[in-house]
Amino acid sequence: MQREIPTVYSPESIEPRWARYWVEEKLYRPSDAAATSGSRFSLSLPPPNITGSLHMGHMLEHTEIDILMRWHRMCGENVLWLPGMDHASISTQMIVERELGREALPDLVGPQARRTWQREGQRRRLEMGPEKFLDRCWQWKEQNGDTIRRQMERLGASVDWTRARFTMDPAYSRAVIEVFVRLHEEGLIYRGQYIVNWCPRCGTAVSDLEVAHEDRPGHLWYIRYPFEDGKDYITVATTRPETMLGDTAVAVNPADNRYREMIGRKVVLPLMNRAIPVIGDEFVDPQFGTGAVKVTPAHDPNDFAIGMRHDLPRVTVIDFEAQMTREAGPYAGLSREKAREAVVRDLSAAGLLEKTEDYKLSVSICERCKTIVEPLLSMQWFLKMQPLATAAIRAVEDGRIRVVPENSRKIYLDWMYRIHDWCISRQLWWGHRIPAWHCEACNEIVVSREAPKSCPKCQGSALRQDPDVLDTWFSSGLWPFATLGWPEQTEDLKRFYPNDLMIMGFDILFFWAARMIMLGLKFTSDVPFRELYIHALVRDAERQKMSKTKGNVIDPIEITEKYGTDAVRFALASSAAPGTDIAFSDDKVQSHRNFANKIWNAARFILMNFANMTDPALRHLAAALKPVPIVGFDAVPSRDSGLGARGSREFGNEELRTDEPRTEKLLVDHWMFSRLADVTRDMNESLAKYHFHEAAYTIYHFFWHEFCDWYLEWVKPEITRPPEELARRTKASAAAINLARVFEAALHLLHPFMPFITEELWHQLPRAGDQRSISLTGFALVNPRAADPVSEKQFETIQEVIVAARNIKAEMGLHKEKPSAQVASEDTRLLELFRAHQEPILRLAGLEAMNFVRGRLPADASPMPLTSGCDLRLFYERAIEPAAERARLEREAAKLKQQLEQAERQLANESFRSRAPHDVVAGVERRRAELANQSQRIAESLARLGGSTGSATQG
RNA sequence: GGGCGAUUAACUCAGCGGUAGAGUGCUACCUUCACACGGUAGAAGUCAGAGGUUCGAAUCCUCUAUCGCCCACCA
Repeated sequence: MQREIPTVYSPESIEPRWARYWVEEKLYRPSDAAATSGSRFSLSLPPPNITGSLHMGHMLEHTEIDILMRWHRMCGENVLWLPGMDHASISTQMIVERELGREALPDLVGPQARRTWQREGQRRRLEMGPEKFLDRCWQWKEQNGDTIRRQMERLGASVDWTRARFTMDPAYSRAVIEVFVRLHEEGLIYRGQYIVNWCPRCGTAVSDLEVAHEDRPGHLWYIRYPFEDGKDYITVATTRPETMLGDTAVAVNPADNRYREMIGRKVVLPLMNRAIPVIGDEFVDPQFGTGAVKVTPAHDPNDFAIGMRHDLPRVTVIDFEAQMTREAGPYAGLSREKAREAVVRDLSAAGLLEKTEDYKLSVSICERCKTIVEPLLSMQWFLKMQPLATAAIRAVEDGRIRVVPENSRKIYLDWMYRIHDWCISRQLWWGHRIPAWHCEACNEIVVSREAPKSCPKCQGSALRQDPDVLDTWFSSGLWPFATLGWPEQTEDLKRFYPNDLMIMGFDILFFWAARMIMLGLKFTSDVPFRELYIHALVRDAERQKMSKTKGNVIDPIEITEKYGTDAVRFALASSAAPGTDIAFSDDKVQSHRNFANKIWNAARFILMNFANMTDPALRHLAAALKPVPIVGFDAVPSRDSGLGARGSREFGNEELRTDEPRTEKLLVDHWMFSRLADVTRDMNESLAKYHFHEAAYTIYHFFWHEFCDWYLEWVKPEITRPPEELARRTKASAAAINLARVFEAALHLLHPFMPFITEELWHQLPRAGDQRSISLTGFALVNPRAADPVSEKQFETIQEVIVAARNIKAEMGLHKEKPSAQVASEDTRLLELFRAHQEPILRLAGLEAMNFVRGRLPADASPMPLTSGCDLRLFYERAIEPAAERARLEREAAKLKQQLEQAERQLANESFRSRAPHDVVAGVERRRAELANQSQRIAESLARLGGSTGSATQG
């Protein structure tokens, strides 16, 4: 009559079903404003880019967030986890271009294909024009956004889909424009011609953060610039000789005696035959190169600054395609690389190349396409950072925003102190258009929320909107408040802002966190989030970064389909120690798949026995198993006991169900409930510190090695009795009730980590409640303060006897055979404890019988002394090899001796006694006493064994 | 040029002042009516090296070595 449940857990048979269910039931919408007075917990998902599908980094991030969200929800808080996606301006534009290229040239293969598609796609984009191209981008967004959404659903993210946002939603875009206009009105946004990082391949300016640096071997060329009078020359050193074509000065340090006299004189720029001045500027380092530097204001940020100070002309010799301009004279039209070769060749021919040295230089490359970035003079929009950064620094310094781990906080602050203005315009099409209009008649620029009808200056009606779009991070910087309806003062904004927590990877700390903090403080007068947790990176088994080119990418969906979402989540969580990157591997997931299987089978065992409950004789038992209405998140009374930094409630803070019929508890139940309390408390503490690995390990160990290995085994005979017997025996029915409670509690503790299997099993428990999901039930099972150290100690004593007996058995070579045991102790209460639990001890240790001796064992016995103060001895019909017996005792004695000596050494040390804390000294004293006692008894045992032929056994 | 992290059992990693831990792997035994994706027992570590602080150091400090990361407008 047992229910059919497969022995091997197959996650694929339940996970997709629950994933759908959670979304369709809209389970994770926070309850209505009217219904809640208690605390809330809000977090906005870092919006994935619509450029691709989710990778393991996302899965780690979503898993960590989901664990915390489910946990807070089960603590009775009103939780909002708001999802969404980012339009990812430049990334998306590039991908859509590549798609266009792929369509045009479908037959290409190999590593070159990507680059060719990109080039072709870019050409086709320009050909088709903005309107058609943006249509393609929107199509891409629809498709990919949907993929990402399905993936998140499959991974069990408990987000509120009804509040999903996209950074280019109309309402969101209005917020972006609002922010731009206000910043402009305040003079924080300005437009100007400055040196920017220009990617010639992407055809746009990029910010400092989007530029990567790479050390590459290069050269330092020493070039002679002859003075006008032809009598002398000055030698400059450069790594970029082609830029000399745009030089407008040579600079030396005014304090440098070698050159002081030359300041004010003019040299002739070689190849160009242009006279340029020698100037003095503090910036020049006399130690470097020759101490004289060529100045190219149009192509180097430092030179630009020097040029500003000395009012030098700016000669642009390299254009936006990285080709030489007309200003480059004979070199016009050459690429920058070809121009370099030609310039070096010509200088050499002219005898002006003094020497060439090998030199390791740091090259700036475009983060996205790896093209060498060209510092170019260009008209762009900038955001002044200083005023915004000041507030953002203060918020972190005074703790209004807590950054975890501490290390990230320092890095954030360092960066903030040295912040530069932010170039926010991009020469791209996909993104938020800059709300500025240029008057074609008078060149006036109008920044406005709406397209102006006419030019306010000349009344002209020919106005053209600025073609540029905003850096994608400008809009994502508004994420925590723009998603809640800002600038309207919406109900959501009032209820869920500031967010309680933000979680992201280190790689976007500056890109995103810093900008959110600055813009949040600026526009809401409040921090965007109270805490910022920086998670680790997921690497492959060899600790390599996962990347497509290396081919070591693990796809979350693939591995999820192979082992189950729960297993992958648990594997990630159990490796997620703050500040440490995760080496992720199949093996790790496999071992947690095994854990899921263990849970499944424990449940299978329990549920098979609960199938009995349909028997009319057991109706009272079934009734007792039905949970009392579990406290849902709407109904939890507010409570001020603290969890973590902000005093939210604790998981499992409710009293043990007191309104149910009292059930008798065995020692094992007391032990189990006490452990449950310990575990609950430990998990609360770990999760409050973002120690996911600790919390995961705690519940893993509890479930497997305490609940399954000991508790379940211990109560097995009680709960597997036939119904009629179960009905008669109160002890058995109490065991069943207690087991059901512990199991349900364990499911709750596991749920944030393994939402699918726990949801499934929870629904299979006999129950009357109408709760729709375990995740919506408060945790009303265990009080973490209900620990019971006395019961724990007693149970541990019994465990010690059982383990020791198994150990001796194994060493005696007795496997299926059942020896008998003798336990001797002076402590009658100890013997009483064992006698009272004789049945499970014999069963779990695999013993035939047991007898108890008060005092010492007879002289011919050589027992095993245990820490709890008793001597254990096993005997079996055939003789035990005395040599083996002695070996074991001697080994034990040696170990004890070593430990004892250490304790004695410590206690003999006068300064230890006087300086160490009292409890530590007392602890060591206690330990020494125990060790001495045990050593003594072991010595006696050895003495009884006598010489090597001594017989210590009896039939 | 600055800054940071890592080095602990064969492998992957926890622990970060008070008796060295886990998972995987390994050895022996067990197909006992939840689970062999299992059970029981076990072997396995000068906690990179050298100094120092401390009653006490894997844990704190200094240096060294090896590996890795981030930031940086030194031509």
